[in-house]
Amino acid sequence: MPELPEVETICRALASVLVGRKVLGVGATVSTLREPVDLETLEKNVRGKIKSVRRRAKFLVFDFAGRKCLIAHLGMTGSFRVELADAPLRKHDRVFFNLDKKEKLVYNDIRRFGVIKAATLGGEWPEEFGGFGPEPLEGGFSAEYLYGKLQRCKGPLKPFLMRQDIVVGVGNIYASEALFDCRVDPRRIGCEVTLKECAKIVSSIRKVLRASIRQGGTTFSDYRKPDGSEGKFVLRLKVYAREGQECKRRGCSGTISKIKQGGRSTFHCDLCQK
DNA sequence: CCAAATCCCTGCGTGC
DNA sequence: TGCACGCAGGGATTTG
Repeated sequence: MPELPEVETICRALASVLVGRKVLGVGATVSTLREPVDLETLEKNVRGKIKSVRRRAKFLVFDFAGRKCLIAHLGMTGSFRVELADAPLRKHDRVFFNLDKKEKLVYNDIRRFGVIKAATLGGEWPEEFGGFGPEPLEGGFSAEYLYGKLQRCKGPLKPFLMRQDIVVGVGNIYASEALFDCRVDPRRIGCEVTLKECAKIVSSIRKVLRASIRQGGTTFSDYRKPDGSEGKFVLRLKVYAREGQECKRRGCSGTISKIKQGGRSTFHCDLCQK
Protein backbone atom coordinates (compact mmCIF):
# COMPACT_ATOMS: atom_id res chain seq x y z
CA MET A 1 0.00 0.00 0.00
CA PRO A 2 2.36 2.64 -1.22
CA GLU A 3 1.76 6.12 0.15
CA LEU A 4 4.09 9.11 -0.09
CA PRO A 5 7.05 7.63 1.88
CA GLU A 6 6.97 4.40 -0.10
CA VAL A 7 6.75 6.18 -3.45
CA GLU A 8 9.50 8.59 -2.40
CA THR A 9 11.72 5.67 -1.39
CA ILE A 10 11.11 3.92 -4.69
CA CYS A 11 11.69 7.16 -6.57
CA ARG A 12 15.10 7.73 -4.98
CA ALA A 13 16.18 4.16 -5.57
CA LEU A 14 15.09 4.18 -9.21
CA ALA A 15 16.65 7.58 -9.83
CA SER A 16 20.02 6.35 -8.57
CA VAL A 17 19.92 3.41 -10.96
CA LEU A 18 18.08 4.73 -14.00
CA VAL A 19 19.06 8.35 -14.66
CA GLY A 20 21.19 8.44 -17.79
CA ARG A 21 20.12 4.98 -18.88
CA LYS A 22 18.27 4.42 -22.14
CA VAL A 23 14.88 2.84 -22.77
CA LEU A 24 15.01 0.81 -26.00
CA GLY A 25 11.52 -0.65 -26.08
CA VAL A 26 8.34 -1.40 -24.16
CA GLY A 27 6.25 -4.53 -23.70
CA ALA A 28 3.24 -5.62 -21.67
CA THR A 29 1.63 -8.87 -20.59
CA VAL A 30 -1.79 -7.28 -19.99
CA SER A 31 -3.89 -4.84 -21.95
CA THR A 32 -5.39 -3.13 -18.89
CA LEU A 33 -4.33 -2.08 -15.42
CA ARG A 34 -6.54 0.53 -13.71
CA GLU A 35 -6.59 2.12 -17.15
CA PRO A 36 -5.85 0.51 -20.53
CA VAL A 37 -2.11 0.15 -21.19
CA ASP A 38 -1.59 2.14 -24.38
CA LEU A 39 1.51 0.37 -25.73
CA GLU A 40 1.53 2.36 -28.94
CA THR A 41 1.80 5.71 -27.15
CA LEU A 42 4.29 4.27 -24.68
CA GLU A 43 6.48 3.00 -27.53
CA LYS A 44 6.38 6.40 -29.18
CA ASN A 45 7.07 8.60 -26.16
CA VAL A 46 8.97 6.48 -23.66
CA ARG A 47 12.21 6.02 -25.50
CA GLY A 48 15.80 7.16 -25.20
CA LYS A 49 17.65 8.60 -22.25
CA ILE A 50 15.95 8.86 -18.84
CA LYS A 51 16.70 12.44 -17.79
CA SER A 52 15.24 12.28 -14.29
CA VAL A 53 12.92 10.32 -12.03
CA ARG A 54 10.63 12.42 -9.83
CA ARG A 55 7.68 12.01 -7.50
CA ARG A 56 4.48 14.06 -7.44
CA ALA A 57 1.79 12.92 -5.01
CA LYS A 58 1.83 9.11 -5.23
CA PHE A 59 2.95 9.18 -8.87
CA LEU A 60 6.40 8.50 -10.28
CA VAL A 61 7.41 10.59 -13.28
CA PHE A 62 10.24 9.50 -15.58
CA ASP A 63 11.38 12.34 -17.83
CA PHE A 64 12.52 11.90 -21.42
CA ALA A 65 13.52 14.31 -24.17
CA GLY A 66 10.93 16.58 -25.76
CA ARG A 67 8.83 17.04 -22.59
CA LYS A 68 7.73 13.43 -22.87
CA CYS A 69 7.39 11.41 -19.72
CA LEU A 70 6.30 8.11 -18.28
CA ILE A 71 3.81 8.30 -15.42
CA ALA A 72 3.45 5.40 -12.99
CA HIS A 73 1.03 4.95 -10.11
CA LEU A 74 1.55 1.86 -7.98
CA GLY A 75 -2.03 1.48 -6.85
CA MET A 76 -2.10 -1.01 -3.99
CA THR A 77 0.39 -3.64 -5.06
CA GLY A 78 2.60 -2.14 -7.77
CA SER A 79 6.39 -2.47 -7.65
CA PHE A 80 9.38 -1.83 -9.89
CA ARG A 81 12.58 -3.78 -10.22
CA VAL A 82 15.60 -3.64 -12.52
CA GLU A 83 17.17 -6.89 -13.64
CA LEU A 84 18.96 -8.62 -16.50
CA ALA A 85 17.04 -8.52 -19.77
CA ASP A 86 16.94 -12.30 -20.09
CA ALA A 87 15.63 -12.93 -16.56
CA PRO A 88 12.34 -14.84 -16.80
CA LEU A 89 9.11 -12.91 -16.28
CA ARG A 90 7.51 -13.50 -12.89
CA LYS A 91 3.91 -13.90 -11.92
CA HIS A 92 2.03 -10.57 -12.14
CA ASP A 93 4.73 -8.84 -14.17
CA ARG A 94 2.61 -6.43 -16.23
CA VAL A 95 4.79 -3.98 -18.15
CA PHE A 96 8.50 -4.06 -18.96
CA PHE A 97 10.92 -1.55 -20.42
CA ASN A 98 14.00 -2.86 -22.19
CA LEU A 99 17.06 -0.88 -21.17
CA ASP A 100 20.58 -0.55 -22.47
CA LYS A 101 23.34 -2.72 -20.95
CA LYS A 102 21.13 -5.81 -21.35
CA GLU A 103 18.83 -4.93 -18.47
CA LYS A 104 15.12 -4.22 -18.08
CA LEU A 105 12.80 -2.26 -15.81
CA VAL A 106 9.81 -4.38 -14.82
CA TYR A 107 6.49 -3.25 -13.39
CA ASN A 108 4.81 -5.94 -11.32
CA ASP A 109 1.29 -5.42 -9.95
CA ILE A 110 -0.72 -8.23 -8.37
CA ARG A 111 -4.05 -6.47 -8.29
CA ARG A 112 -3.70 -4.20 -11.30
CA PHE A 113 -4.82 -1.06 -9.47
CA GLY A 114 -1.79 0.80 -10.80
CA VAL A 115 -1.38 3.05 -13.82
CA ILE A 116 1.38 3.06 -16.45
CA LYS A 117 1.05 5.69 -19.15
CA ALA A 118 2.89 8.15 -21.32
CA ALA A 119 2.23 11.87 -20.96
CA THR A 120 3.55 15.25 -22.02
CA LEU A 121 4.67 17.83 -19.48
CA GLY A 122 2.49 20.95 -19.29
CA GLY A 123 4.89 22.93 -17.15
CA GLU A 124 6.92 21.20 -14.51
CA TRP A 125 4.35 18.41 -14.31
CA PRO A 126 1.89 16.65 -16.62
CA GLU A 127 -1.37 18.59 -16.95
CA GLU A 128 -3.43 15.80 -15.45
CA PHE A 129 -1.83 16.56 -12.07
CA GLY A 130 -3.72 19.87 -12.01
CA GLY A 131 -6.37 18.88 -9.48
CA PHE A 132 -3.90 17.84 -6.83
CA GLY A 133 -3.52 19.50 -3.47
CA PRO A 134 -0.15 20.67 -2.14
CA GLU A 135 2.73 18.37 -1.28
CA PRO A 136 2.64 17.80 2.50
CA LEU A 137 6.39 18.29 2.85
CA GLU A 138 6.35 21.62 1.03
CA GLY A 139 5.29 25.10 2.09
CA GLY A 140 1.82 25.12 0.55
CA PHE A 141 0.56 22.75 3.20
CA SER A 142 0.09 25.06 6.18
CA ALA A 143 -2.22 25.22 9.18
CA GLU A 144 -4.08 28.11 7.58
CA TYR A 145 -4.50 26.20 4.33
CA LEU A 146 -5.87 23.09 6.05
CA TYR A 147 -8.13 25.16 8.31
CA GLY A 148 -9.58 26.93 5.28
CA LYS A 149 -10.29 23.67 3.49
CA LEU A 150 -11.85 22.11 6.59
CA GLN A 151 -14.55 24.78 6.82
CA ARG A 152 -16.57 22.91 4.21
CA CYS A 153 -15.97 19.45 5.69
CA LYS A 154 -19.05 18.25 7.55
CA GLY A 155 -17.80 14.69 7.76
CA PRO A 156 -15.07 13.04 9.84
CA LEU A 157 -11.51 14.36 9.72
CA LYS A 158 -9.54 11.26 8.80
CA PRO A 159 -11.11 10.43 5.42
CA PHE A 160 -10.74 14.12 4.55
CA LEU A 161 -6.98 13.97 5.10
CA MET A 162 -6.76 11.13 2.58
CA ARG A 163 -8.24 13.24 -0.21
CA GLN A 164 -5.62 13.95 -2.86
CA ASP A 165 -7.25 17.26 -3.80
CA ILE A 166 -6.71 18.48 -0.22
CA VAL A 167 -3.19 17.19 0.37
CA VAL A 168 -1.38 14.54 -1.65
CA GLY A 169 0.41 11.42 -0.52
CA VAL A 170 -1.42 10.70 2.72
CA GLY A 171 -3.12 7.31 2.65
CA ASN A 172 -4.76 5.07 5.16
CA ILE A 173 -1.71 4.20 7.24
CA TYR A 174 -0.24 7.67 7.67
CA ALA A 175 -3.60 9.38 8.22
CA SER A 176 -4.18 7.18 11.27
CA GLU A 177 -0.58 7.49 12.45
CA ALA A 178 -0.47 11.28 12.09
CA LEU A 179 -3.73 11.78 14.01
CA PHE A 180 -2.43 9.58 16.80
CA ASP A 181 0.77 11.62 16.89
CA CYS A 182 -1.12 14.89 17.43
CA ARG A 183 -3.74 13.27 19.68
CA VAL A 184 -6.70 14.28 17.53
CA ASP A 185 -9.66 11.90 17.24
CA PRO A 186 -10.13 10.71 13.61
CA ARG A 187 -13.92 10.95 14.09
CA ARG A 188 -13.86 14.68 14.74
CA ILE A 189 -16.05 16.66 12.36
CA GLY A 190 -13.76 18.55 10.00
CA CYS A 191 -15.32 22.02 10.32
CA GLU A 192 -15.12 21.81 14.11
CA VAL A 193 -11.34 21.39 14.16
CA THR A 194 -9.55 24.54 15.41
CA LEU A 195 -6.71 26.40 13.72
CA LYS A 196 -4.46 25.43 16.59
CA GLU A 197 -5.28 21.78 16.05
CA CYS A 198 -4.65 22.21 12.32
CA ALA A 199 -1.14 23.35 13.15
CA LYS A 200 -0.58 20.17 15.12
CA ILE A 201 -2.11 17.99 12.41
CA VAL A 202 0.07 19.56 9.69
CA SER A 203 3.14 19.19 11.87
CA SER A 204 2.36 15.56 12.70
CA ILE A 205 1.70 14.61 9.08
CA ARG A 206 5.08 16.06 8.14
CA LYS A 207 6.81 14.38 11.08
CA VAL A 208 5.35 10.94 10.39
CA LEU A 209 6.00 11.09 6.64
CA ARG A 210 9.61 12.22 7.13
CA ALA A 211 10.24 9.55 9.75
CA SER A 212 8.89 6.89 7.43
CA ILE A 213 11.00 8.09 4.49
CA ARG A 214 14.06 7.75 6.75
CA GLN A 215 13.07 4.11 7.38
CA GLY A 216 12.48 3.36 3.72
CA GLY A 217 8.68 3.33 4.09
CA THR A 218 6.31 0.80 5.61
CA THR A 219 6.29 -2.79 4.39
CA PHE A 220 2.99 -4.17 5.54
CA SER A 221 2.32 -6.78 2.89
CA ASP A 222 3.31 -6.23 -0.72
CA TYR A 223 5.43 -3.10 -0.76
CA ARG A 224 9.13 -3.65 -1.38
CA LYS A 225 11.95 -1.35 -2.33
CA PRO A 226 13.26 -1.87 -5.88
CA ASP A 227 16.13 -3.96 -4.46
CA GLY A 228 13.59 -6.28 -2.82
CA SER A 229 14.26 -5.17 0.75
CA GLU A 230 11.53 -4.14 3.20
CA GLY A 231 10.65 -0.71 4.57
CA LYS A 232 11.29 -0.63 8.29
CA PHE A 233 8.73 1.95 9.41
CA VAL A 234 6.33 -0.93 10.09
CA LEU A 235 8.24 -1.38 13.36
CA ARG A 236 7.34 2.17 14.35
CA LEU A 237 3.63 2.07 13.65
CA LYS A 238 1.80 3.10 16.78
CA VAL A 239 -1.83 2.42 15.86
CA TYR A 240 -2.13 0.92 12.37
CA ALA A 241 -3.09 -2.77 12.54
CA ARG A 242 -2.67 -2.72 16.35
CA GLU A 243 -6.31 -3.29 17.20
CA GLY A 244 -6.78 -4.52 20.76
CA GLN A 245 -3.18 -3.80 21.75
CA GLU A 246 -2.10 -1.27 24.35
CA CYS A 247 -1.52 2.36 23.48
CA LYS A 248 2.18 3.15 23.07
CA ARG A 249 1.92 6.70 24.39
CA ARG A 250 3.82 7.14 27.60
CA GLY A 251 1.43 7.26 30.53
CA CYS A 252 -1.61 6.22 28.50
CA SER A 253 -3.32 2.97 29.46
CA GLY A 254 -5.73 3.02 26.51
CA THR A 255 -6.37 0.32 23.95
CA ILE A 256 -6.21 0.74 20.18
CA SER A 257 -9.59 0.52 18.47
CA LYS A 258 -10.39 -0.24 14.85
CA ILE A 259 -13.32 1.50 13.22
CA LYS A 260 -14.63 1.90 9.66
CA GLN A 261 -14.60 5.30 8.00
CA GLY A 262 -15.55 5.67 4.36
CA GLY A 263 -15.10 1.95 3.85
CA ARG A 264 -11.54 2.01 5.21
CA SER A 265 -10.12 0.88 8.52
CA THR A 266 -9.13 3.60 10.95
CA PHE A 267 -7.05 2.87 14.03
CA HIS A 268 -6.93 5.14 17.08
CA CYS A 269 -6.57 5.22 20.85
CA ASP A 270 -9.89 5.88 22.52
CA LEU A 271 -8.27 7.36 25.58
CA CYS A 272 -5.64 9.85 24.43
CA GLN A 273 -7.02 11.10 21.12
CA LYS A 274 -9.58 13.87 21.66
C1' DC B 1 -22.20 20.83 -2.82
C1' DC B 2 -21.02 16.95 0.24
C1' DA B 3 -20.68 12.20 1.90
C1' DA B 4 -21.25 7.44 1.78
C1' DA B 5 -21.39 3.34 -0.96
C1' DT B 6 -19.70 0.56 -4.79
C1' DC B 7 -16.51 -1.27 -7.91
C1' DC B 8 -12.08 -2.65 -9.79
C1' DC B 9 -8.52 -6.75 -8.64
C1' DT B 10 -5.94 -10.83 -6.30
C1' DG B 11 -4.07 -13.20 -2.31
C1' DC B 12 -4.64 -14.60 2.15
C1' DG B 13 -6.73 -15.94 6.50
C1' DT B 14 -10.81 -17.85 8.69
C1' DG B 15 -14.62 -20.81 9.58
C1' DC B 16 -17.35 -24.68 8.35
C1' DT C 1 -8.97 -30.77 1.85
C1' DG C 2 -11.77 -27.50 -0.22
C1' DC C 3 -14.81 -23.89 -0.65
C1' DA C 4 -17.27 -19.59 0.48
C1' DC C 5 -16.46 -15.46 2.48
C1' DG C 6 -14.48 -11.21 4.27
C1' DC C 7 -10.75 -8.22 4.22
C1' DA C 8 -6.84 -5.40 2.53
C1' DG C 9 -7.24 -0.08 0.21
C1' DG C 10 -6.09 4.00 -3.91
C1' DG C 11 -9.06 6.09 -6.55
C1' DA C 12 -12.85 6.60 -10.04
C1' DT C 13 -17.56 6.40 -10.21
C1' DT C 14 -22.22 6.01 -8.58
C1' DT C 15 -25.79 6.82 -5.34
C1' DG C 16 -28.09 9.34 -1.67
